[in-house]
This record gives sequence, structure tokens and C-alpha cells, in this order.
Amino acid sequence: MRYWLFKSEPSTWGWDDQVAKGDAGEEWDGVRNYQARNFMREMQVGDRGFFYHSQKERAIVGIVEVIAEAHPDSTTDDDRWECVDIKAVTPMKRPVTLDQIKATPDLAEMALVKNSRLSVQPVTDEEWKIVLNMGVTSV
DNA sequence: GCCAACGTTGGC
DNA sequence: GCCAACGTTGGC
Repeated sequence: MRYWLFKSEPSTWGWDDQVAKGDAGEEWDGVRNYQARNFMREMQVGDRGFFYHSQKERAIVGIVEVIAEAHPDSTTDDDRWECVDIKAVTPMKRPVTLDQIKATPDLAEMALVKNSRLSVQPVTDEEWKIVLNMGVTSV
């Protein structure tokens, strides 16, 4: 199983919206970036990902699971764009903020830090463990 | 609200 | 195929 990170502006599509969809999940549509699309093509059902709120909040707020592999994005006729479906699994007990991540040397290589504009990114096993731990432990 | 970084587009 | 111009994203 691999790990990923999904980034969204809460004003457009936030964690609460994702939770409201329940186990049925929702398309992660609207991605118009080749790198991000290519990562989605690599995803498999059962893979897990962090759900990150960009802009004002800037924190990982929950965990999602991939429930459908890449398929055409229903929000466009352009067949270049594909998306996966994801569902909310569990919220973080404590959101892990971008500031915390930047302050953690072992997380300095995360795409979130290095390439802040990439909206779908891979997360290593090690990074996954560290962030998870930060998300359940008091600071 | 500003600006830097980056990706995409289109003219040549 | 290159590169300048432009649009968008996201942190600050």
C-alpha cells in the first residue's frame, strides 16, 4: 500500500464536505496538472492519503482512502484528465500544521514543503508514520 | 492583498 | 523545439 497527500482549499472542497459523502466517497476531480494526474494513475484501491487544507488553514486534517482507481474526470470533456475516488476514513485528533511539518527535519523533503503548488503528491512510509504520530500526540 | 514559483500556451 | 507571456496557486 502506498501513501499520498490530497490538497484542497477548504472554501471549495473541505474535510467536512468529504465526510458528508460518507463511504460512497467522491471524485477527486478538477485536477489539471500532469504530475498530479500521473500520481493518481498510480493509486490503487485501499491506498491511504492525508487530506490537507491549503490557504488560511494550512494543515493536514484527516485521512482518506482510495476507493476507485483513476477514471475520466466527469467535470471535463477533455480526456487528458482523470481522477480517483476517495472517502474520508478518520479525522486527525490534532491537525498537523504546515508550520509543524516545516519544523520537523525528517519531513523537510515532503513535496508539501518542496513543491507547495502540487495538489496531489506521494508520501513516503516514513513521512506517513511521523505525521500520523504528530496527529495523535499533544504538542 | 501581494508576490514568488511554477506550469501551460502560443508565436516564431 | 524554444522561449516569452500569461494565468494560477498558495504561502506570507
